[in-house]
Amino acid sequence: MTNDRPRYWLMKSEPNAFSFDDLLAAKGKRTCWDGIRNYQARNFMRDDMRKGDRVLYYHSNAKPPGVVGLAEVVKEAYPDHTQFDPASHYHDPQSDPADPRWLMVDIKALRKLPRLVELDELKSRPELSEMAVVQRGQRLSIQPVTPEEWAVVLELGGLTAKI
DNA sequence: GCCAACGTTGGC
DNA sequence: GCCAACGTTGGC
Repeated sequence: MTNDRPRYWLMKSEPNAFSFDDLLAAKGKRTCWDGIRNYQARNFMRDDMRKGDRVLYYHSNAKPPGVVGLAEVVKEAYPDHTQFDPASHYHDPQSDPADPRWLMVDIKALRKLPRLVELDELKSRPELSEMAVVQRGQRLSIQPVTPEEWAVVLELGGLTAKI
């Protein structure tokens, strides 16, 4: 059977909130990806993200913004606990505990790229012109990536071996 | 810090 | 169901 769901992703994080180095320093080099409050991003996690999928870890609101490392999905979508925590910035009083509105996945760091692939560099590559992250006004924090795009970004990042 | 682009909300 | 107002994202 064909199965054309995406297997590669780009996930944005602001490095002053949670950087790739923070992920590397985390216990087991893994973390839960809480705080996603966008339906399209949630649906990607719920419907398409599977264990073993690979992730480009992108630093947004950074100087410069760009892809800094690689990660993998280690736990598939499950309820994001922060939506029920009144003290959390991500609290959502409208979410029903019996039917949680917001989900998260767990990801684990694979490795840092030998060199940062800056947004400007992504934009300069014709092969990457369809990537969501280079589109003007694209704010989606979880985006599918094609195998071809994945390979190009890794090469730009200084990795020769296939990951 | 600015602001364009976008998603969400809520009045009607 | 339209759409103006609002809040957020994220590059610059």
